[in-house]
Amino acid sequence: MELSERKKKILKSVIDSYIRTGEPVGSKLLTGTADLQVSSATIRNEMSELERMGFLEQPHASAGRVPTAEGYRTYVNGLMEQYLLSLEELKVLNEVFNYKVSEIERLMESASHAISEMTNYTSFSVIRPSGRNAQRFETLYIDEHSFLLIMICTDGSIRNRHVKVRMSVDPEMLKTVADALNATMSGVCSEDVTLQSVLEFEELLGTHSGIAATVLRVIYDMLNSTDSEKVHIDGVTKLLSYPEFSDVEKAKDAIALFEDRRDFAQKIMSRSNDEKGLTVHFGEADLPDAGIVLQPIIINGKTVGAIGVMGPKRMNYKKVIASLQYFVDNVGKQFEGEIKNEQEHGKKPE
Amino acid sequence: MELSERKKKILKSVIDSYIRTGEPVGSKLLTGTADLQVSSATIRNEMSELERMGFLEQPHASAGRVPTAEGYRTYVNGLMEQYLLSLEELKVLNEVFNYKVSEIERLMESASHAISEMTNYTSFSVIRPSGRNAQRFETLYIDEHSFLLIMICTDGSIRNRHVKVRMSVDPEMLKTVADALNATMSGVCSEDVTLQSVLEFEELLGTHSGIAATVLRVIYDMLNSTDSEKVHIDGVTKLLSYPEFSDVEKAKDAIALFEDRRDFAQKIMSRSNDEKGLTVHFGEADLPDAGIVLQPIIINGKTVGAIGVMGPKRMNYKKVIASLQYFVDNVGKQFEGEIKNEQEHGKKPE
DNA sequence: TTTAGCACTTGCTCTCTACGAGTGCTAATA
DNA sequence: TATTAGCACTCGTAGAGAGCAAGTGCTAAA
Repeated sequence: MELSERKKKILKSVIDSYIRTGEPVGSKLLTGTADLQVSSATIRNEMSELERMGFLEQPHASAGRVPTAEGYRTYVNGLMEQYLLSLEELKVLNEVFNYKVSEIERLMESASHAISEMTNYTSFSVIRPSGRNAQRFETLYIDEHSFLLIMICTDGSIRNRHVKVRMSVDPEMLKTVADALNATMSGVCSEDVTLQSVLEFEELLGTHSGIAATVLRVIYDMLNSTDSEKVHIDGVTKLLSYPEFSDVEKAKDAIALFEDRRDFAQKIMSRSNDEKGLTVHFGEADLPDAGIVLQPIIINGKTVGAIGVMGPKRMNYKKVIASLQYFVDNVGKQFEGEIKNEQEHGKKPE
Repeated sequence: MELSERKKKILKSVIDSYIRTGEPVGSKLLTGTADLQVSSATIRNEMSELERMGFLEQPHASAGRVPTAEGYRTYVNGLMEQYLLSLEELKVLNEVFNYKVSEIERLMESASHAISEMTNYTSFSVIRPSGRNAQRFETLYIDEHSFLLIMICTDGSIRNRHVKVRMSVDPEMLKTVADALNATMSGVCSEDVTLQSVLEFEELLGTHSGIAATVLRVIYDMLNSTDSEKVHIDGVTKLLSYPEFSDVEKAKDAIALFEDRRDFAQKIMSRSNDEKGLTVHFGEADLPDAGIVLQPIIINGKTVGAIGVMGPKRMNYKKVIASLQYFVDNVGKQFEGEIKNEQEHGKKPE
């Protein structure tokens, strides 16, 4: 069922207008618009057909039309024109990159903040947790009663804890601890820790075995510390400015999505994992009036996280998509083959 | 202006009832209550006087009475009876402690979650950032192209970054780097880094000076990384269930408080720093309908953070205060002189 | 195929009324 | 003198009805 040019024009106009005003769009309103040189009656007929085809719907009999999810989808997939970020907007987005932050986490947080401000919707970023198998352990002497226990994981990520103990420690003893750990615990994940490995570890410590329990406890904690998804959310209250959420119940539903961050992250990641590019979701997740634009962040072929925007279903997709795309393009440039641009990074701190 | 026993009783009954129902309390409603063996007319007279004294007010002429901030204050400061946590509730709170987490941060997060669930209000925890003067630096070899750069701060806190470089590194070279850093950068905070120290540092690196820029950049980042307050917030949506926030604008104001976490943390800490114990705030911070109960967490004499509850001004202070107090008492037991209970900690991971 | 015209539907806003809750005051009572 | 019953009064709320505006679908003419 291909749409005629005129139907496309009308659908686009309806959605553009609805996005702008939030009011159902009537036939009369469109007569003035754009290059539609037909009367309201004609438009009415077309709209009625668009309704029959599932692109539009009426909130009630005597109201104008409102896009359906299907309508939005076709709009996003081709009807809408491209949004050109203004110089102002580019400046804001570039600032995120200029203030060179080394970690992608921070970078995404700033971007998310900037995008939320720019678009006036809620924006979020999620960083996927990395695996948690210990590969190697190191210890570092801090002072007589404390040391740093460092765990290097198989995926290259690093975790550490500052361990405080009553007995006194010294660098040499700590070396023994690290060696013993590496001999017995390397490669384990939380479930792999067996009684045997524990006993072996204690044995290897020899005279220092008094510290074993504390160390084991810390390691257990580190392995288990569900190095959870890192979630940042920006501009939640912005949602509440839109009439879609002016009912507290609706507002509650929307905000509840962000309430449990871990849960939210998992939802987001499960939608991002298989995707290579930007996706748009209309009225999902018990939020019939919300839309979500989701952009996975892929670095060196791995999906490391996602950044996205949530707004009313009638949000300004053009602008949101343009912003997210601009961000992800540049994040790619900055992080792909991270090691290469050491020189560039190497500016003096001012 | 001392309150007569009967006035106290009436004030208490009014507030109890208002907290329970959220409805303005009329004189008739109280006749049945408690040990008030007087007619509604008498109560009416008393209430009218309580209003004149500033403890009660009327939303409008023909409505019942509602407590003022002053009314709540006297209520909290003595009128209300103590709340006894139920076995159920104690169990929930104890679970927080039983699942021994080493870091206070996590502990407070769990507690905040538990308290939010128990009370059905929003609960939050804030951990104060620690100072950020570098005291000592360490490096740790990870692999040929990366190492861990560790910064030990004057207050004993530790920060580190995983640094990736293009050139190849080895443990010995990293030792040189650490030594050079310690010689030139020890004791600095972000503003202290001078051109001179940078030059000195580069000189000390000798043949390895190629790495200087990267290292400096990371250190600059670490020093500046506003190791911000760690904020956890739980149950924001719960607020929206109360009629006080059924208006979206009010809801927005309430939620906005939590929007900028750093800002929120600072507000909270500025209210907690000088306090030794629990404080209650009624209708502050542009939130005329909200109440906040704040409990600073003090360990070894230092205010390390705070935990609190925000609810409608007519929240169940008894219960909230009891829960917070129970938590803080036990946190004290667990963390005061942390090092002492090494044995106790030393249970085997199961 | 398009358009003008018109009857019809529906939600919204305004006004009016009735009602109920609660008060303050007055006069009677213990 | 403190308390109470009684009553007029105030005010907010809920509901009914009227009028209005927006927008539709249908019909008949261009």
